[in-house]
Amino acid sequence: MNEKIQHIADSEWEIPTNFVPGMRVPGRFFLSESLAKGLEEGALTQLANVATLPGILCNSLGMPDIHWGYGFPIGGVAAFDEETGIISPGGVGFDINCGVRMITTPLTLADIPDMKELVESLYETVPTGVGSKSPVRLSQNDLSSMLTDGAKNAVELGYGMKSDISRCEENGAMPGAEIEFVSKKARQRGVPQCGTLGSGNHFLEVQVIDEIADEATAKTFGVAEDQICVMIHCGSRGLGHQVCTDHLQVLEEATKKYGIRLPDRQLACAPLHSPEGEAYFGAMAASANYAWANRQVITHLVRELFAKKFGISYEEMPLVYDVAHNVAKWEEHDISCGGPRRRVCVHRKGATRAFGPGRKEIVQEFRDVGQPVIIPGSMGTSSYLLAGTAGAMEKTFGSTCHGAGRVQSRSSAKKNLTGDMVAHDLARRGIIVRAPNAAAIAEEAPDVYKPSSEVVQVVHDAGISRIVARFRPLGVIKG
DNA sequence: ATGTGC
Repeated sequence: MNEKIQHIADSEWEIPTNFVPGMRVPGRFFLSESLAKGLEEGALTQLANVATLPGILCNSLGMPDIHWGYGFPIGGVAAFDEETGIISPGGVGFDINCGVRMITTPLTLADIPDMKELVESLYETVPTGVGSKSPVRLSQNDLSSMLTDGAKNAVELGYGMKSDISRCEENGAMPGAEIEFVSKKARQRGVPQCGTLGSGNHFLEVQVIDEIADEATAKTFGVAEDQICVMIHCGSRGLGHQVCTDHLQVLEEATKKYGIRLPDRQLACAPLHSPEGEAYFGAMAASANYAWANRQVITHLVRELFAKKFGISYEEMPLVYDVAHNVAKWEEHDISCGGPRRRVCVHRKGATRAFGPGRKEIVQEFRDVGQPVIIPGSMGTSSYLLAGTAGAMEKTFGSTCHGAGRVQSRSSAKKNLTGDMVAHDLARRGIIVRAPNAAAIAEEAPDVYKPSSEVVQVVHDAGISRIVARFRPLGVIKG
C-alpha cells in the first residue's frame, strides 16, 4: 500500500488531501488487508482526483470492489452539494443504470432434471451478445413512454406484474427524465434493444440459495434456503452508451466554460444547475428508466419460459428487488462531516444504494429492515443478498459495493485462458455456461475477479450493509 | 460497458 495511505480501522483506509494537488476532501475506501495488497495505484489516484471536484462532500469514497475506470474509479461514490457541486458522466459510467435484479421461484434443485437444457432454452429466449436485437417491437412513441416511465411502462405493455414496480429502486423510474436531451442516434440504438442482455459482464444466471445468514430478514425479503432463483444483470445497452458519449462531448466544453480545473479530462463535468448539467441529468435519468424497462422485459421472458417448462404461475416468481449500479441521484442526507441535512447529488459508479431502516424511498414492506441489496458474484462464485444499514447512511451516503470487481484485464484474460478451459473447469464444479463465443467466457473467468465472498465480507464488517443470503450459481448465460 | 480502435 502507498505510504501516504492511513489505515484508520479494520477495513477502512484514508487518502490524505496531499495525495494529489487540489484535493478538497480526503479519500476513504473499504478493503480488507488482503484485498488492499491488490489495489491498483491508478484506482487510488482516480479516487483522489475525484476529491478535487467542486462541491464534493465529506469524502471521495471507494467500495471494496474498486478498480480503474473512466475518470472516476469503478466502485466509487461521491456526493455533491446542490449549490456548489457538479455532475459528471464519468461518475456514472458508460452503461447508465447497469444493475441487477432477482426473482425467486417455487422450485428446488430436484425440480430441474436437466440444467443444461434449461440453460440452452434461456439462451434461446433472451437475446444475448453485442448488437443483439429484441423480439419486442417498440415504436418511437413506445420508446418515449419507456424513457419517462421505465419499468412501469414495460408492465403496461404486458411485460410483468404490477407488484414488480415497488420492488425496484425508484419504483423503476427516476423522476427528472427529459427525453428531449436523448439524441436521435441514442433513440435509434434503443428501439431494437429493449429486452436484450448485452455483453461483457452482463449475465443471466440460475442460482440456488445455499446459505441464509439472517433468517428473519430473509423471510421479510421472501427468500429461503434451497430455493431456485434467477438473477439478471444488464443495463441500458447502446442507448445509455450513446447518451454518455453525446453528453461527455458537451460537458468537456462546459468544463472550460465554467472554469473548472481538472486533473484528468475524463472527469468532464458541469455545475449541477447549469443548462449542460441539467441536460445530462435529464438524459441520464431517461437512460436509467430504459434500463429498468429492459430488465423488466427480460424478467417477463424468463417467467414465460419457466411457466411453460415447469407449470408454475408468474405470481410464484416474484421480484425480490432491482438495484442500480451506475447512476447519479438527488437524495437527502445527514452530512456526517458537518452541516445541515440537505439534498445532495450522489454519484454511484459501480456501487449500490444501501439505504438503512426507515428511509422513505424503501418500499413499506422492507422499510423496517433496510433495503435489499443484490451483489452478483463472478461467473463461478456466489452472489449475495444483503440489507442496507444505518452504518451506510453515516459512512457512505447510503452506499455499498456492486460486485466482485475485476483484477485482470480482458486482454490479459484472453492471453492466459481459453473459453473452453474455463467452461470445462466450471462444468466440473457443476456450473453450466452458455455464451455466443469462447472469448466471452475467457474474459469473464472467475479468476479475473476478486472472490465475491471477500468483497461482501468487507462491506458486512465495515457495517455498510449486512449479509442476508448466499446464492450458488448453477447455469449462466453470458453475452 | 459499446454497431468495441483516428
